[in-house]
Amino acid sequence: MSSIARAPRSDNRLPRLLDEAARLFRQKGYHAASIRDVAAAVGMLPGSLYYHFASKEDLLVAVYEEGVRQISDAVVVATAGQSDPWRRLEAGCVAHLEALLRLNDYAQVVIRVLPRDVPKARSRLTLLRDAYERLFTDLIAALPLPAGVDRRYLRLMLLGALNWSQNWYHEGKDTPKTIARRFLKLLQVSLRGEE
Amino acid sequence: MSSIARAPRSDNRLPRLLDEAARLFRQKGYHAASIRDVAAAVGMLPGSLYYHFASKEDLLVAVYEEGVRQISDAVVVATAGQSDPWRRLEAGCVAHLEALLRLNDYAQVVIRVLPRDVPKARSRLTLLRDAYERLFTDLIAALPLPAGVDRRYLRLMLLGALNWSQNWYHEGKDTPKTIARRFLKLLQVSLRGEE
DNA sequence: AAGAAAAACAAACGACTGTTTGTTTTATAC
DNA sequence: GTATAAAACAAACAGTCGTTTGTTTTTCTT
Repeated sequence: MSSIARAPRSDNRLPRLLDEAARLFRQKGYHAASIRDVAAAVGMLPGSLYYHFASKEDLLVAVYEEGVRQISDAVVVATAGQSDPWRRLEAGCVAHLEALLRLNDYAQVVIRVLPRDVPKARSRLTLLRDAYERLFTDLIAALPLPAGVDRRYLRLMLLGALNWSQNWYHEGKDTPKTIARRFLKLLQVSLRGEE
Repeated sequence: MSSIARAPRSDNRLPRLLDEAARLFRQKGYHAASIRDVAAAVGMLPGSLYYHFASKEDLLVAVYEEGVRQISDAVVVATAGQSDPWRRLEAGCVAHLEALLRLNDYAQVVIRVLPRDVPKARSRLTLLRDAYERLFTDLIAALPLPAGVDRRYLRLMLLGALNWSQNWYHEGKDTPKTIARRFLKLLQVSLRGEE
């Protein structure tokens, strides 16, 4: 008895479904990308999608989960190559930004679709974001900093500046790597005092 | 002849219409707030709204325009009271953040509704945003800074960090004033070097 | 080859969307 | 007081939305 479950079929279209959902959520935003858009992109009927996901919100959460996984991996891999705390943070920021601005639909959805815009999934999305940000909490915790520096605000400022770049970045100008380094430089030097 | 036009009536509901639109766009976002929501909040029928605006996008643009006007005024007034460049920038950031996080539906819409989410109005919204940001370009241009500091990136970093705060701020904890000051402090001191 | 589960189809449901049209009310100006 | 323009009503249009239901096809397992 029992073993009613069976392995997924080899022609499973779920991966492509997620890919197209990520692409469309990134391109149009959550509300503007419809179930019908996603289904058409995969080449299936709108209703068929509900075999894989119970609701549109659940589909978004699945994309989010994959996005957090991918961007986390990118940051972990990038920082693993460095030992100096500042260089580790730099590598993490560069990886974060490259995923965010260029190469990753899933990661871009994580930053572009704001939890408050999807009330029914808000708490789940926020949890996923927070889990990711903890990587940066750790990177910043390892920094040798002058006494009195609030590490929480350092994280909020740095990640806020990086994430907001989705709103002004245009391919072709400065690279993500350059941007991340410029931001970090602004924090490292003192802007006050010497003219 | 000619003078076919006449002054608006004194019981004009257009101001309230804009107020409710701002409130709902801020609360639910652009896509989730429907024409019917706005009309119901004002106490008129959905179709009546089209006497005042040709489209939903036009309504958003009107709210945006008022938002930029109000937040610009707040920043101008706040900075006018200061003469030292750094204090002027600080006052501007505090005013920006207070409008953004607490007291102004219109201003919150300007930051919360992203131009890329409303393709048909995108260029107009971006123009309005850019006009506002120029205030900060000026404030930063007046700063005495070490040679080699990129003022454009300073603006992008600072405004990015401030704007993103809409995503993590919760009433009751730190005040907007505190947040703005902490961010500026992080830029003013050197985080590298002295332990 | 036969049975079972996975996956998709086909077709609709009801609700909601932004918007248009023709008409009516209402304040204002002469 | 009467013409006029401002403003809103009333009612619908055509389309889209997320979703459900019942059925069929397809692959895997034995």
